[in-house]
Amino acid sequence: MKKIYLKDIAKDLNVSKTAVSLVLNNKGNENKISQITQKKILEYAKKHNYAANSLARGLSRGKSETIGLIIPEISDDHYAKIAGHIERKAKGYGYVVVYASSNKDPKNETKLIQSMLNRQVDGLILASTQQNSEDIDMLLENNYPFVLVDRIYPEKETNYVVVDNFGGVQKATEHLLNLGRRKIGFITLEPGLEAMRQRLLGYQETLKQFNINLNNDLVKELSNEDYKVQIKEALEDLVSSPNSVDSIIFSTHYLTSLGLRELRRLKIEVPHEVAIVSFDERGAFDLVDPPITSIKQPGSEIGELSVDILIDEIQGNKSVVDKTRMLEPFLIVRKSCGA
Amino acid sequence: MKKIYLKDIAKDLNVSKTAVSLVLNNKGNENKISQITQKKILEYAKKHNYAANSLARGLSRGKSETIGLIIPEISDDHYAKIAGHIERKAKGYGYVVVYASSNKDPKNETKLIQSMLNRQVDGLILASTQQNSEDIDMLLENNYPFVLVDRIYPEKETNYVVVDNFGGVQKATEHLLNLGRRKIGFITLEPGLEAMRQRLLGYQETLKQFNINLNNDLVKELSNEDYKVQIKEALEDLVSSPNSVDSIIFSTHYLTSLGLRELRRLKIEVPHEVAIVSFDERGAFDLVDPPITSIKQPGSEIGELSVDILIDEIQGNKSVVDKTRMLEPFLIVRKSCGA
DNA sequence: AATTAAAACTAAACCGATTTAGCATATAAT
DNA sequence: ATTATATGCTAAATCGGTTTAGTTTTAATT
Repeated sequence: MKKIYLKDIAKDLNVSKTAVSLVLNNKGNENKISQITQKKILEYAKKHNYAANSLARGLSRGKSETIGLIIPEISDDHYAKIAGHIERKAKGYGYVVVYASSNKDPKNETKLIQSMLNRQVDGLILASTQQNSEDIDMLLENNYPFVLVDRIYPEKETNYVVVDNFGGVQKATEHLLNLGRRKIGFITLEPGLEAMRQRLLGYQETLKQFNINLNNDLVKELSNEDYKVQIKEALEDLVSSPNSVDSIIFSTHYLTSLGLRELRRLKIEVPHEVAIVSFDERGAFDLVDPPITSIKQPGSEIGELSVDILIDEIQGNKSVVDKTRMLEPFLIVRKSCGA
Repeated sequence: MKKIYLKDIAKDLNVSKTAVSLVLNNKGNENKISQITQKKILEYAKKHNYAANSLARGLSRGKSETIGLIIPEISDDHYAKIAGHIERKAKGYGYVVVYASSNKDPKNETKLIQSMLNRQVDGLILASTQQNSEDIDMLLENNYPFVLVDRIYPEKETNYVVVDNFGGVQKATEHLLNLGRRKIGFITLEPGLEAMRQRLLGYQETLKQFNINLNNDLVKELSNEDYKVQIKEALEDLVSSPNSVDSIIFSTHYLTSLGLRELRRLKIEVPHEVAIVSFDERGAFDLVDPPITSIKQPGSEIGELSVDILIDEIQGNKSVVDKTRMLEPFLIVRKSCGA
């Protein structure tokens, strides 16, 4: 069970380290190592369970076969799902993934990016806080392989995989409108993220298309830090006059959960008095009372595509043509919207 | 923005690489590098944003400041939560974490452990499939730092952090019994995991304590591969005569979700006809209809303790005394048990 | 037999750090 | 003045691989 090194193999077989290295990296043929020697080396390596020290290999090759994943929070359903698909896909390419949570703090993000770079990850998948222009610029300048996931810096040319947030909310809004709801509230987070901007826009534009006057009192933008508290006030305000909404769209799954709890506390009947739709789905939303109509994001596609793009970028294959992808989320109709 | 290396600093400041390395690793004083030189080096490094290549450092020091996390599936609520706490805690110690999902397959697990070892992770946190005695033995023999999380190999002496599965189910069972339920079904997974064994035992022993005859027909052990299908049959069997249970304990959160869906399809009223309790909690269980009484596991403690233990093990501090911990889960009473 | 080409292999540099062992120089002690 | 001790620093080995630029051996060609 003692660890075995390249030089051990070389010594024991009376060949050079070079030969062993070449053969074990499948470069035996192109370097004219005889079949006999190759076989000898391969068998010995297998028998002794040799595996290269990947720090050494990485140092010498200048790559680590590792990709870095920076997300707001791994324990969030949405990112956990994506992380799962990323890992699975990455493993298929022979990469492992290092993850780190930024907790939505740009300073953390900067640190994490630095840390990942020092650790020589070959590329990054970032659900950026979107307040780190400088980091992104730095990555771009250095031609560092990376993909934004769930995020976009509209003014920059980067690879990204996002969902159509505008279109998603549009579907939700249209759905409510078609069900006859006219006073639709919108609870979201402050527009630090382009995703949030798009969701709000989707709501507003759809209302306009239906010739409904926008009423800013129906839109509640909560702060990232304090949304758990603010949502209470926001809801109280929405459900009582003069607003008295007949429906609410929540722009994230956790706002939906919090909101529903609050609506119950306020004894508001869902969907009878207020219909609700959630942007983004959570595991048990079909079991909730009432089952929650949601815009579901294609988590597996998001994860897998981002890895495909990143690996292509790292290996310079240029086989993935389109490195800016917008995926369509879809509406899952359940009871909470009153359908 | 060009990368800067140790030798660059050395050259530019006219000192040796040794001096630079020592100073930057806070070993300047003990190696009698003059304050002047130290200051010079530190300032230069800071100014040029130097950070060591951690592959090189790792290779030379024989450690990577990385810990490996192997779990069944990162996108599972339970493990995602633990993973979050592990990462946060590890970051505090200066470690990053590499995760990989075994999908409950021992062969995968073996491969992943190997891969992690080759990548020179300094230690492992394993939610093992528990069918890998050999891997565990190998780790033990090599004195490799690792902690089992949520798992235990009863016959082996390892570090571990688990919850009291027996006690948890005991609480659930007692609760149902105290509410007057007498025909309690138990839906669980095949006993590959000690956790599952303990949960079943907790159920059985509690019934015994209450002088209730055990009826094996009320216990459904589903296979890890096919539980999604099997649970349907299991439930149909439990709710119809001759069994006609008045309550069911589900031994994992996803069995609970699946089970509840099935109970609805069967038009069984919960908790009126059948009360249910879930071992393990899921994000929206309080919102479900009916809100689900659950045994909640202390995810943050599990994650944090396992890191504390692992780091202690890696660094050989011997400051964490007890490296085998059993944490108490607690009952959250909601409507689904009929309370 | 001499030359050339191809086949098989290897020494040594390199990746970017850490660390051991030891060399000057300055200061203090005899 | 000589020796011992401290101070300040560095050359070179090392970690475990990869890779470049050869070298040696064998076979083929003239």
